Amino acid sequence: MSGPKLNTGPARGMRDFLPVDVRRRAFVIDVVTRVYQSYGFEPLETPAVENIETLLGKYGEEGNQLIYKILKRGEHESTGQADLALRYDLTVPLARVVAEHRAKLPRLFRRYQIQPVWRADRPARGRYREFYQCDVDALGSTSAAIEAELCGAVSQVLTELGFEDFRIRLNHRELLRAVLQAAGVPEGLHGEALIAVDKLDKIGPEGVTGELTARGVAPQAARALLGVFAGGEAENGALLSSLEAFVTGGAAGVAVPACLENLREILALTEGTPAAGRLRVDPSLARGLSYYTGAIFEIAVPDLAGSLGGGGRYDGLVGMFSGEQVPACGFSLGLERILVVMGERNLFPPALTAAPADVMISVFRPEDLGRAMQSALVLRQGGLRVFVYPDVDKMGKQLKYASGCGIPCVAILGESELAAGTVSIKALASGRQDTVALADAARTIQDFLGEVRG
RNA sequence: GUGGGCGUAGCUCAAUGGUAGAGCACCGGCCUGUGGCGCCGGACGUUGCGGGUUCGAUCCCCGUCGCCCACCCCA
Repeated sequence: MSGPKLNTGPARGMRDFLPVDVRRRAFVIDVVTRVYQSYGFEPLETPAVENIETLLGKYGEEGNQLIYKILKRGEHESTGQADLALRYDLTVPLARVVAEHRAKLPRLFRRYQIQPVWRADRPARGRYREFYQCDVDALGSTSAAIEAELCGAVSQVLTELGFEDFRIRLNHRELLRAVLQAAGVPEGLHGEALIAVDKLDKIGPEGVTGELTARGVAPQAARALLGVFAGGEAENGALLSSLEAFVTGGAAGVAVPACLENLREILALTEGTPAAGRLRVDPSLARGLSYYTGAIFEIAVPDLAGSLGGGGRYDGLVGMFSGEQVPACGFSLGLERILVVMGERNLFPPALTAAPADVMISVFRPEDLGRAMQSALVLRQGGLRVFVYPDVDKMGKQLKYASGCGIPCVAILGESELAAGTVSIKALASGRQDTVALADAARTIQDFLGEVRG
């Protein structure tokens, strides 16, 4: 038995899910699924592995580097070339599916998808290399009603899970472009400028100015940008008005940019959804994925540095596969981010840590095990979760085992019970014990369970 | 990728330049059909891995791997 000790931990950034973990995950997934379905979203699943060219070039430079690539197999492995990759998110595979199966899908396709994705990122708190995303996406419409319903659906999920303090940060890719342009930041420096501006709450206005000029932004443009982004806690309407003044140069009679109209409409429409009051226009929100074309979102809670989820409109992605432009918008919730915060805030129902079974059957002679299994069947047909103790240990040890795993009742099949066709039911918490006919045992156990659970 | 911290029994952690202990958990007994409490006893480690200094390293030094925190980024 003794050999070299192998590292028994999972690979870096990966996790084993023990029973208590799986129960918690299933609890959250159940809520997410139920809410998404209630908004008319249909289920979809796609393969873990995609052809590598499906994924490359969709996420921006950083995303490209974080894709897990799969080497060619067999004699081609030595070439070091990769032809497959693990999916990096659920959005690009969705776009591929829609491009492939367009004719079979409804014109206004709404789907949800809860599956793992893989990123070769550095693990941290709430960040793993394999993690689950809970995506909802709606294709085929450019209406702001889509954005509003998506915000409503994720808000309802979070509210039902017990979150009361989340905010949805809202911005728009076109607005971002217009602001940078109006500030005089050249197109090529937009990415650099956004990284700097994003640090505003950490390093302050002076720090951002320094960072901007260090990245090549002219001092005048840097000052102009700060004027926009340092707006503080302005209310959504006022913020949009000042942004409008900035991007139009304050000139009267200039047409209101479509992106601002779009944001105003989204804000108005969400007032009739569970997302009411949750949205905050945030001109500094950028988001890393390059496929976004319109509104972008990110969900924030105070006690988590990262986000609980994010999303946005990507009207060009399906067209990258099929050539046919199909407008689309989606939102993604990060399952493990939700679990981390729920764990810290004790938002899980206590019953989730419950025992593996309602009752454990005890016997004391090897020849009685067959009768124990028959009795278990009777109890299972009575709706109970039944665990048959497989060994013939002393009663004390068996009771201790049941007690230790939190199994609330023990059904004792000793010599006298077997002879009489009865079973003794003991409730461990109270110590109460009744001997009843096997046919009545399930009901007795249910009664005992009822007392324990109040 | 940058900076800092930590790797000792199944778990949580002590300790010392002279080859390691406690609590919990586990097993057995007190108690041969009744658990939790108590008492008694038992088993348990190549001190992450490799190398160096040393008469001798778990401790000091170097490397390596793994984990944690901060920055960065995101779900």
